[in-house]
Amino acid sequence: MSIASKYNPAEVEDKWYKHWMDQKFFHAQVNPEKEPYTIVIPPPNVTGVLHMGHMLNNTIQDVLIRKARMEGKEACWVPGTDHASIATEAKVVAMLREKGIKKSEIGRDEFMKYAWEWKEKYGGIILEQLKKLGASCDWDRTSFTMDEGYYKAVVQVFVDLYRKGFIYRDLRMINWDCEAKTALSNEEVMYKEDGEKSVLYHIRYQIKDSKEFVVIATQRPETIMGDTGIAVNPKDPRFTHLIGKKAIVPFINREIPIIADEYVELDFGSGCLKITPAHDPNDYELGKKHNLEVIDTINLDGTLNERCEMPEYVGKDRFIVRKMIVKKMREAELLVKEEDFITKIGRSERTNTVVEPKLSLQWFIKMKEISRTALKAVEEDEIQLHPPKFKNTYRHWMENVKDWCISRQLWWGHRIPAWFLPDGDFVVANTEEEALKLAQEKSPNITLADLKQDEDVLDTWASSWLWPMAVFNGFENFDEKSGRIEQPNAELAYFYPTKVLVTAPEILFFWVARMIIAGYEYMGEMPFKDVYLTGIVRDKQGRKMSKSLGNSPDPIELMQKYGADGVRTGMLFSSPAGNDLPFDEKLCEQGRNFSNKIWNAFRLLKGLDVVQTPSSNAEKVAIQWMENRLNQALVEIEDHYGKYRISDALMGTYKLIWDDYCAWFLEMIKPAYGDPISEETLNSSIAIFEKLLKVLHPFMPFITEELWHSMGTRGEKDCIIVAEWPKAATYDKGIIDAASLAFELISQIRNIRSSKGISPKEPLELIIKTEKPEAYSQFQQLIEKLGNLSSIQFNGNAPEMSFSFIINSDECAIPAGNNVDLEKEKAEMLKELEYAKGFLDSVMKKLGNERFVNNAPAQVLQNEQNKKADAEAKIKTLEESLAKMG
RNA sequence: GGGAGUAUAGCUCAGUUGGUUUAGAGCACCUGCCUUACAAGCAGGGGGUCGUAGGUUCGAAUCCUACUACUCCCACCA
Repeated sequence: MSIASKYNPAEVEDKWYKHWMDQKFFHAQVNPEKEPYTIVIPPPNVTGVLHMGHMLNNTIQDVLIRKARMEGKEACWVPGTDHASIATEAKVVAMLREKGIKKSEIGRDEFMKYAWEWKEKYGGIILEQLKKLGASCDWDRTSFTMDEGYYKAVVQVFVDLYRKGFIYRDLRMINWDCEAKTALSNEEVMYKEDGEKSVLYHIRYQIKDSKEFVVIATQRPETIMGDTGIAVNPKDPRFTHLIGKKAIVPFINREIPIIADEYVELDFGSGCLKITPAHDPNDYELGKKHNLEVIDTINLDGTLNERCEMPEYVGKDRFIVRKMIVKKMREAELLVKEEDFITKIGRSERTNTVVEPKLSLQWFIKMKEISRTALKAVEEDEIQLHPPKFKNTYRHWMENVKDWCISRQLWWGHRIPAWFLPDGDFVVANTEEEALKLAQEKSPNITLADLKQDEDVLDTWASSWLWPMAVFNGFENFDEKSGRIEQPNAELAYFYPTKVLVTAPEILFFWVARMIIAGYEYMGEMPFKDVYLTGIVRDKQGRKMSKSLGNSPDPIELMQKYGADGVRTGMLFSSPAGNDLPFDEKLCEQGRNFSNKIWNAFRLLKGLDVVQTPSSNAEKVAIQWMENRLNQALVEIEDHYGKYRISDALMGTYKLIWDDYCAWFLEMIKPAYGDPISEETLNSSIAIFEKLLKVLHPFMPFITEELWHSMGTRGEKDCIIVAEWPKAATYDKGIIDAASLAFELISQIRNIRSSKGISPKEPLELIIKTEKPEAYSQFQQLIEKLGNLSSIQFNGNAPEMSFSFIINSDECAIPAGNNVDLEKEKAEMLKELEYAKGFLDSVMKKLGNERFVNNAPAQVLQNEQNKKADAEAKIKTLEESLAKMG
């Protein structure tokens, strides 16, 4: 038989993925006999393409879900996508623009047709890419946040929250995107890290009925026409005499009061602050406090309107007006100073335009009360965050939670279920018919034609916060009276709460916290037990991977190059929960090398000739050790999984296979070249190998499935993906320790060979001076085999010319024969002697300390005394040998 | 400005309630090997005064204090 010496993933991956799909192994259903294990995917945006962040995130989910499936749980991983209202709308608008179509010209219904078309075309790309990764999602359950039932659920929740009094409409200072013409949540406003260059203009305002001026400093001179006050600090002696007087706004000659407020900093700018309540959140608050007029001079598209009282500026963009007015001021000698200034300007995450603070009527959710249970749940560890450091962040946010602006001036999304009556009043209802009924209660003659539905849609997160319930159609049983899902349908009752949510810490508040809030509000129960927060995938230089930097590798290409298994393990090798992952292709290479290692272990097992004999004693010991070692490793690996230490679980598996199985075990049982292997030994070795494949399967699903089937003939349903997870049995620590001692000894022998230039092929003798020869007896034959020893002699006399070393306080010697270089030997021994003396010194210092001797526990003391004895013995032999050498 | 976190080998990280050698792993590095499972490999090796300064203790990477550096989150000065 000839098997390629290199594993070729391309040949097997698609084959097995298709097989798993055909056999419906990913599909989960209500099954009272089994414990459910549910994960809902963080739904990627329909605009997205697979990036490295998704790779990391979904690999972790797949590892967890595959392990659960093998453990006999009903493993359900629900995939889906998020409609991502602003991101998608921006893409569709851009696409239409290329076709020469303007959104405003085609109207809402027509636009939505294009948007849906766009979603159908591109929305599924990312899910298809996840299949290449091996993601074992239940594709029959693929959900979308604007599916019919989901849409209905979002509306129901809006109506319910309105009825419960959690939703209100208010005039607020919000972040306005002048390009997308929509409000943005605080979370959608980005700030450049180092700020942006700006100019602080110092402008003179004349005091009314006086020759005096005040100088105010502003970055936004174009807003002065909206000024309705000037504030100074009451403690500022420069200005106390002005408080209560009036100042005059340049050009438009409006008289505005000078007021005193602690808010004004004494040492910033000129110490004098102009108040423009319509165009700055702080000014708005100040204005409210001091009852100042609000004059909104900027249109929704960022141009100035007639309220600015300067006809030449009307209809011009705010930044153009800034330039114009600065010039005008300069000419009028009103500009005292222009100061360069670094400021953090907010920009829209989606359109990158400078965000305009704007007063606007928006819908809000009151957050304080509704989030109380959600705060407590994490606080008291009912829901656990991994790593736990995020608990603090969570608490801090939840305790200071602000009301949530949920309306967006967009079309793509869930339209707000509020209908306006001609008189400006409104009703909130699930459907138009219901709305009409409610409206008629207010005004009996009203008809459907009189009602006008709110044009706005909801913030994306106001739909995705229902995800863990909505993907199981949970809201079909929504009870309007109690405002809860009182009688969950069978699916929701079974799969909810989900087990773990795997997501990025950036959306802890956007999404995770809000899902927890919604879960308790509508199910009265947490949406998930654990939250695993991944890190950010960065490049080697520590930069975040981003499209604009072009530093993100294409995951699909990576998988073609290293195999999906290689990339999966590459992602996981060094990414503990919550830590950023500095990505390096080398990691994938390591993953690929690992697959190749396993492939070759299989080649060895498959390539051996078999003879019908029982195992030799040495082979029996090897098998016994490997089985015990496997059980020990299973306990360790299970512990890592339990703590969501996925990297550690992988490393444990990696070392178990590479070091213990391949490097030690296979070398132990491998027959001499050309010799056959005992059938019994081979069968045991294969049985162990298959167990190892199972343990590895969650990490490397493809190669393990391929090898599972290559080991022998298996039916199409006998797949490793559904094989039983090996349970850890108790293990005998004695044989593991005996093996460790043997390995240490073998390493020392190899070390001697390597440093003395003795070929591995030359058999050597070994003499061990020990009080406990039985410690070596179990592994004696294996030590001889792996160390290539002709004999091991206990407590015999070593010739003078020997290489010696110490194992476990036992002195070992290898007769040097003619392999000796006296000078070199002497130098090495001197070095060793020095080290031993230094070591003894440190031990003696400890033992000479009376307080240590009196206070340390007996065990610790005994240890130190043993160390002393060892060191002394070593020094003695070294000195003797050196004396003999002259 | 408020809050949180981190600092251990070249890199990424372990180090469980202070106590088994003068601190471990993977990768990287160096040396020697094309030893018929695997050069995508084998064998061996070097490398850290555990961020700095104090303190507690018989004993500190581990506990305490201060400092320094970096990271993240929140708020944000016109």
